[in-house]
Amino acid sequence: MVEYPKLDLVFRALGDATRRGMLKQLAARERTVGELAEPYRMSLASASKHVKSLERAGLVRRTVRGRTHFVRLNPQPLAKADEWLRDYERLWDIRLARLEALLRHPDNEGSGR
Amino acid sequence: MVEYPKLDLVFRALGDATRRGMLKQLAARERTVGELAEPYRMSLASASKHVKSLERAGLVRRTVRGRTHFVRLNPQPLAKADEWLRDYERLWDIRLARLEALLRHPDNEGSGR
DNA sequence: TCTATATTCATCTAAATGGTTGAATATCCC
DNA sequence: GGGATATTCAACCATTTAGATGAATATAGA
Repeated sequence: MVEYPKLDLVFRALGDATRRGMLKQLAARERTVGELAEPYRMSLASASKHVKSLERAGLVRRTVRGRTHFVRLNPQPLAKADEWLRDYERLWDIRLARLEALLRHPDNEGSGR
Repeated sequence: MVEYPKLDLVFRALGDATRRGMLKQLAARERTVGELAEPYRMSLASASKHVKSLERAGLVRRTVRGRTHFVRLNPQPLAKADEWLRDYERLWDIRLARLEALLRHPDNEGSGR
């Protein structure tokens, strides 16, 4: 149950539908910034900022070829985020299991608040 | 691959170490707002706001007994977040599997940039 | 009833976020 | 070189966020 360094950036990056949409696009294949921006009713500059915040979170990598910037997914930080969530799932499972036991045998469980 | 309604709120709530810390506390057992606030060098009012944002995201539930507010974890939205991440993992696996295949048999894969 | 306790509410401030527009940069191609 | 294309940069604005403080609310308990 470690605290990961860039988890703030990763989760905040995921907290926006535009950026999640971009990740969805990138899940299929590499895209240019222009392609990523295309589905959204917003200026290219704004979309470009979203890409940058995905990049800062480490969720995507960029390769510049000529005037075109190619963006591809970097799954590692998302795996970290998932790992964090999984840690908690484990704890909830324990909690739920204990609750279940309590419901089945109400007598042999101590205290509680 | 659905888009979930409150995913924005959930991910943004997770994007803050204080709130993640509170969830960590709550993973063990129910806590009062005061207990949740205690570990942090910040006013109770500020901590209370963090609790509220966890509540708005649906990540915790609150029960008021007398003057004390008891807060407990609500795992469902976190499960949703995890589900979202898992969808992507699936896609990355496919992507990685294809890349692997490509590396093994460079000839029989079309196009790709 | 009076006082202490638990918590929120209201207001304020500073910084971050998400968007805009217009200019700058770099590349491609005729 | 010069125009079109791809993208970022800079400045600006509105909204949200994270914090603080002081007052308000409600309950507990002597």
